[in-house]
Formats: sequence, structure tokens, C-alpha cells
Amino acid sequence: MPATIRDVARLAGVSPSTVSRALSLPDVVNPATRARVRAAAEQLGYEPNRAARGLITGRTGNIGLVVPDLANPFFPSVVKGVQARARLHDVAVFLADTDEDAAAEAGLVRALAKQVDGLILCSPRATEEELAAVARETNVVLVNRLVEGVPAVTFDNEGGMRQAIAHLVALGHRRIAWVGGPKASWSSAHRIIGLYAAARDHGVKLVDVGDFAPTYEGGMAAADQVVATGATAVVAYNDLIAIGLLARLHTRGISVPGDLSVVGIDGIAMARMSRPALTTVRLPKQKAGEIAVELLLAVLDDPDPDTIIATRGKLHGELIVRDSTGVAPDPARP
Amino acid sequence: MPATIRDVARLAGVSPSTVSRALSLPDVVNPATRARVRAAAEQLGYEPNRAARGLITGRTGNIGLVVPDLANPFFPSVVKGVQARARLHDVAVFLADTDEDAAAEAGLVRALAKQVDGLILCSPRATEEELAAVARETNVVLVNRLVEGVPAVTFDNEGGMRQAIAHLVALGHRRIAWVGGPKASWSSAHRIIGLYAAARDHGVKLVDVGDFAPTYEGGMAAADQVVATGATAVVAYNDLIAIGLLARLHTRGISVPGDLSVVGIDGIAMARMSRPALTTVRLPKQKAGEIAVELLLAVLDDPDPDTIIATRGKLHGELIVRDSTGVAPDPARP
DNA sequence: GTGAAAGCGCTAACAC
DNA sequence: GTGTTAGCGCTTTCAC
Repeated sequence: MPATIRDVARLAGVSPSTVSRALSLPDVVNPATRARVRAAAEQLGYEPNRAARGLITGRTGNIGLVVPDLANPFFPSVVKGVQARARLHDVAVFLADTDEDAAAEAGLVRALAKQVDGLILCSPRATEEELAAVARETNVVLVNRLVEGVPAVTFDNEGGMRQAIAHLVALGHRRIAWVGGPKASWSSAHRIIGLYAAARDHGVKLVDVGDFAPTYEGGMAAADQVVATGATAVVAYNDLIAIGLLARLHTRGISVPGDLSVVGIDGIAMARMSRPALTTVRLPKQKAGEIAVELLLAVLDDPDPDTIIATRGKLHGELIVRDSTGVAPDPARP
Repeated sequence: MPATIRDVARLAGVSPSTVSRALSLPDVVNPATRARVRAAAEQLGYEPNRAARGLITGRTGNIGLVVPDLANPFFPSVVKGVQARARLHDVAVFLADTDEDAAAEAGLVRALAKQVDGLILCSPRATEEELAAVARETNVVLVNRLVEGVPAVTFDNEGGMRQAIAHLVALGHRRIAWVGGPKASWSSAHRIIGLYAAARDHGVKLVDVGDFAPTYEGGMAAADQVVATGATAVVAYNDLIAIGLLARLHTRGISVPGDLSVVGIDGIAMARMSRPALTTVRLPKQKAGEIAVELLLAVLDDPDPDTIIATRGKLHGELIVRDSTGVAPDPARP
């Protein structure tokens, strides 16, 4: 049975309102009283009941975080960032994993929306309309997704692809394969834009082998088609696909980077651990989570549309060169 | 501005209490009234405010989940399981990542405890006393940890190690190295117990190379010492260490499984993707999360100590044989 | 600077 | 079967 504000008030010999003030607006009460109240609160181990406070202030001190799939190592990083930053602000985080199920997502969002001050949404698959609708009903920050009028923190997907292509071109590659991810995803679209722009600028040939699941298995499935293109290098939609490529290429006796160079995107921990270690564009995932929290809190304090538009983050990726692109292409190959 | 119970009451032409009853105890109100109330609620998009309800019922419909580090792939799996099962019961999940910081953990737990019905704790590092203290103040379910009188879902660590050793012995190994994890961890202690028991039973020699960080780097650091033991096989505290071993062994030109067989534990996704693919004992991590939720909910409904003791889960691991133990040891090696 | 009173949205007694 | 009343723990007028 936790102590209530009345217990503290009784012990300190003051009224509940004074306790409330002493704790949340310290400078408005007499220092002596404040000290007495503090001591009483301490002694009783008193912590204000957030639900009760929220009922009256309209602020719960909680935020919600929705991710599509925690099994994809991309998202735990984001969650960790959100978590860490939220704790700094003494805000608690509700987490929901939608299991890539757009329908479940809608329900979860509705349920969560009632008990939080705002929502951070990683929703690669939801439609713009759905997201805009949610944003109308509650405070929302989007991660790696841009929707008109909704604050968001995004990655510089185009820039990431440019770095990848520039790196491969510098190594001498002239024919580069692309293994796509989920077609509907926002980041996929933007990665492709950057990819083609870079290929055009460098005057190199891009061969699209199609869209695959953004998983290890997806990469395994894509590998043979990549080989068939005759490309000397391949860029994958994400690291998981790239690592799947590596595995299947090894099985087929194709040397990486000897016969084929491989580049991923995301910079998940696993990329360091693959064989050969994977060259990738590291996206600051945890940072994205942290910024999303700051953004959300800023919007809560000032829901002015101008603020919202001004507070968009665009995070740049960093090319990490590892062994999977270590060698120039064999000029004997077509 | 979301609809309140009074809005629904007004629209349906009944009192707020009737609305409340119609929604939570449907069979106690007249079917006709119930239908009217339901329609009104629907029309207004009414969802009861959980905070307000919790204030009076004493139940928030929320649970808290504390994990030490989301960057360790073990924990996202547990979180996913908790998440999925909680959603089934219409319970929301607060997530806290303590960043392996025991001090932060205490604070987080206190803060969370106020706004949840119960806590699921993955706290490999907290002391028994700390955990017992938390359990006295709030409803707690422990994961992969056993403390007197506290409901818990654990893995059969001993059994897992027995399977690993039996597998290696069957392949002909007689001298097996052990790379330990964090000394203070509960599962480490139990893995060691199973390990030595199995070694004794099979009459094989175990060589302990010491304790290492439960990470890829930890495995890299341990590899050379493993080689120096002259063992033909090595069991690691977890998959991350095992994968680190694989990497360093490859660098040194030591063939796995040709020269040395490697076994991990946990069964993280990455284990399939290593080269060679890692033989491991797969622990049902997601299942553990699911069961933890069921356990917690059961305890909430019936905080009787007998129930608590009866409701302990012990989950068995499953040996997954992959290439890292594919071949019998070379008899030429000592 | 502090206390009394009202009320956030909801449910649980208690009447009827 | 339904309405009225009271109150969960807290903050916030409004007096003083």
C-alpha cells in the first residue's frame, strides 16, 4: 500500500495542496515548509501516482513506441535510443511490436493513444493516409518515414546509397547489381532514388534483380540471380539481405570480394561478424530513437505547426568499409 | 478531446454507471439498453480512460518489463514474446532497458512499479536480496533467474549443457574447453553445474579458460586461450561468444570443425548465419516471455503463495546441430 | 504562503 | 435493471 499525498501531508503537518506544490512548484512555498514536506515524503517513500496526476493535468508522462518487428536487429537499436532518452526526461515508454501486421497496428495505436502523451511510430508499411489520421488524433513522431505535416526523424537514404556507389565505383566496379527490399517501404523507395542518381552521375550500369524479403533468407534467395547478372558488385537493401547473399555465394564457391563485392545498409552489429565482414552504410539508429523522443517532447510543449515543421531530423549514414569490398574487381570478368 | 463516459451516457439516454456496466459487466444490464449504449460508444469512438479506471479498481492493465540490454539479441526475443502475449490479454507493456546498470535498474523498477500491476524482470546481475525486496513491494515474475518465493520462468541450463556435452562426446571429443560468461550471472552458475556434471558422467576432461564478456569481442578474446588448452572442442557461455571464437579461430587459420568444434548456447538468429553455422542449444526465449506474462497474470488474479510456487516454468533447450561440430576430432591431436 | 473545495474519468456501493 | 452518491490520488482555482 503505497503512501498517498495525504499521508505525507499529515506527517508534515500541512495540507495536501502544499505537499503538491512543494514537490512540483518548489519556489512557491516557504523553504522551511518545503524542507519539512520533502523530509516527510522521503521518509514515507512517497512517489506521486502518475495516473491520478495525469487525470487532472492531461499529461501522463508516458510515450508509446510502435515497431514492426523486434526480431529485425534494426529496431532494438531504435528502441534502445528511445528508452535511454525517455528515461533522462523521466518519461516511461510503452512498447508495441506489431509483428508486421498493419491491421494489428491500427488497433494497437488506438489503444496506446489513450494512455500516452504521444507516439513514436516506426511504420514502414502503413499508408500515408493512415499515419496522417493517427497524427490528427494524437501527437506523433515518425521514424524513417516522411508524411506531410507530421514531425519525423529520417535517415538520409539517398546519401547512403551515393556513398555506397561512390565506394564501389572508386574500386573500379562498372556493373552493379541491386537487391531490393519490400517494395511498399518508404526507405526502399528513397534508397532506389539515391541509387539511380548515383549510378547516373558515375556513369555505371545498375542491374535490378528484384525485390526480396529483408531477411537472411531473402539474401540467400537473391544470390543466384545476382551472380547471373554478371555484375562485379552488389548493393543490398539492408545488411540482413547482404549477409544472406554472403552465405549463398560462399556455398556456390564464389569469392567475396574476389569475384563479387557486397555492400549492405543499416550497420547492424551482425555486419561486423559476418565472413567476410560486411561493408555497409551505418545508420545512426539509436540516435534516431533519441532524437525522436526530443522531437516528441518538443511538440508536446508547443504543438504549433511551425515548430513541427522546423523540427525534422535527417540523419546521415556513414560508410563503413570492411572486407566484403576489399579488392578491385577482376578485369577478366565481363 | 476524446469522448468520456458521460458523453456516451447522454447520447444513450442512461446514467454513466449504466454505461460502465454495459461495457464491463454486459450480462447485468438489459440487452436493449446494452445495445443502445454500445451503439453510442461506437458512434463516439469511446474508449474508457484506463488511468481513471485504474485509480478506482487498483488495476492499471499495464505491466512492466525490465531487460538489461536490448543490444544482446537474447532479449528482443523475450520482449517479443511478452509483447505478443500481453496484447492477447489487452495489457500494455512498459519497457525499460537498464543498460546493464544495476543502480539505474533499482530506480527504474521503483518508478515503473507505481504504474503497473506487475513486473517481469530479466535481471541477471541484481542480487537475490534486491529482487526479493522488489517482489515484496510489487508483483514480480523473474525470467531466467530463481529467487526463493518469487514466481519465475527459467531455462533448463543444466540440461542444455548436458546435451552439448553429450553431443561432443558422441563425436569423440575427450578434452573440452569452457569459455565462461559473467561470473555473477545466475545462468552462468547453472550452466557450469550442468557442464561439470555431464563431464563427470561421461568421464571427459573439462578445461575452464576463464570468464569473458558475453559478446563477440569476448569470444575473440577467449579464442587463443582455448587453442592453448589443446582441447578438441569448446563450449561457450552463449552464442555471441561462440561466434567471436569462430572469427578469431578463422583468423588464426584454425579450422572449425576440422581442428576444433564449437558449441554455443541461446540459439539466437545469428547462430544460423555464422560461418560455419553454429551448433547451439536453442532456448525458447520468446516462449519464456509468453509464459512470464501468463504467470504474472495468474499471480495477479490469485496472489496466494501456493499458486506462486506452483506456477514456475522451467523451459527446456533444444540442441541444434550445425556445421561447427560437424566432424569427429582428429585423433592425431593430443 | 497556505488551506479548502472542486473535479479530472471512472467504478462500486447503495438505494430504488 | 438502473440511477445516485461517493471517492480513487492528485492538482488547481479561489479564498484567506
